[in-house]
Amino acid sequence: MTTQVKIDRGAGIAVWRQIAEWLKAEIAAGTYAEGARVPTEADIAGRFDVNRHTVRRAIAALTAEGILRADQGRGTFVAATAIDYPIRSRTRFSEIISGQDRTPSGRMIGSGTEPADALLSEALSVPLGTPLLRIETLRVVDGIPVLVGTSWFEQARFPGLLAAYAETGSFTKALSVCGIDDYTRKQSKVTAELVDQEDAAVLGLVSGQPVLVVESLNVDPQGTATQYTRTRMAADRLQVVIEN
Amino acid sequence: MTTQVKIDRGAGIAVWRQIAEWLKAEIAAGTYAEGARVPTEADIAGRFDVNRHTVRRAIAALTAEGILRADQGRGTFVAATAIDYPIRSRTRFSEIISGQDRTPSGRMIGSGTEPADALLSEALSVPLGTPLLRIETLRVVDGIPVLVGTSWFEQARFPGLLAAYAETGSFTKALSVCGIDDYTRKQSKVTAELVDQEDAAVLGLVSGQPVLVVESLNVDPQGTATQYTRTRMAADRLQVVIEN
DNA sequence: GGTAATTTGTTCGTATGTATC
DNA sequence: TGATACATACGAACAAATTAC
Repeated sequence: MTTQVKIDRGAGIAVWRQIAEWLKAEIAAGTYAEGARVPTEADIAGRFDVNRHTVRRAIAALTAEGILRADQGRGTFVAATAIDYPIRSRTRFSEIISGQDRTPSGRMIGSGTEPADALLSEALSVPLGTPLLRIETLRVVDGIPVLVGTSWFEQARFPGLLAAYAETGSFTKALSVCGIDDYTRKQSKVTAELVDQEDAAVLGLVSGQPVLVVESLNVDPQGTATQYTRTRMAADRLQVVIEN
Repeated sequence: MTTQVKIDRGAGIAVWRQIAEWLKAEIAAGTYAEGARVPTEADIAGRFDVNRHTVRRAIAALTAEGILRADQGRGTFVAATAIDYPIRSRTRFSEIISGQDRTPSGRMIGSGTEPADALLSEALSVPLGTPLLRIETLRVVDGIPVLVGTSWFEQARFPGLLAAYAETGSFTKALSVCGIDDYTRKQSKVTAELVDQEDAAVLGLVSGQPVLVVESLNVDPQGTATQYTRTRMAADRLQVVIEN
């Protein structure tokens, strides 16, 4: 059942808006799936017997809303919707993504050692200046980079962690090697920033785009702080979900 | 005890970085409190016998970190830290802010009626096109605007709501007038966007700044959806906190 | 209410140290 | 070793915004 739609001229609603609403409804109804190409501007213009400029205005409005994405020379596509990233006590990237029928992957893009500054020493409950292991990770969903994370660990407490993480690509497994069989997320703080140059390059964003910044603290079953992470997420590809 | 600090030239650490670290430590130690003015560029330059440019670079680094804020003609100040905005099952703006020894206030900045679109009809479990009451709110902390929210309610279900909200400035009280004695937050989705022109004007932000966008659904004690809200928060003034 | 002083912002130029090929 | 590029540091002058008198 395709809805029969006619353009209502002189009804107080601009023609471009009526076309935009129609397209939006079609997408919501599933006629055009995520990533699918919508009809060309000329097609739509012919279907409603309006000028192509009118259709362009409608598409521009939906593009501004983030519903469509127009690629010159290729066509107009239904924009990918942001992937839900629920934050709960047990938050595991790969489980979350797999659970949404997508393919997670990731790799280490850097590591190093640095002394704990004021923020990190308080979060991890270690003295100021304690040597910390820093691991930088890139997480990818269906081949598209979605977030970069920087994690800090007390170096002396986890001797084999870096090697284990480099090999497995999983904090869960790497911590298990170090004798931490489980961990939970104690607190997360979410804020928004403009992407910096380095993250923009890694995530394939242009500068000036917003990123969601999540700073989180993980604790072991005894309640001892083990891992502090600062995650930068491409805001148009991931959204944080809080369930109550 | 003021730490005796000397600049170490040729030690592999840039002078500007040493000055930045010193300033950061002073702030962490409480020498300069939140909102307080730090010494002028000229003062610091004289104290360490370096060029003013070198001090400016240090200050620029801390500004980028969000630790300092420089106002032309006034001075350089320790930046206000973002207010925590914990999202729990029972989330009430005024209680949250009062609990942090700050003064909340707010006012209605607009209202209207509109038919439910696809998103709203699903969220509020009403048929497409159902008339919805829309209320726009500005929330202020200590005199500084921090967020704007747009809330939607099923109009037929809450006849006196708009008048009651306009009078009390509180959804809790207004809903109580309509027979809803309590409500809880079922789900929140957090993403980041660039502020639009309208919100920028209301929040006193310049365009291009990021905002945290929280879309949340409130339900009554029976579990029926009552209120859908889209909140835009100034990212440098509020941060969402998730406790597990 | 006008003016001077104060403070940050901007733009020149110059010199030096450091990393890379 | 040389050539090159880049970051660091200093100096002088002026513009713009704010505050104090």
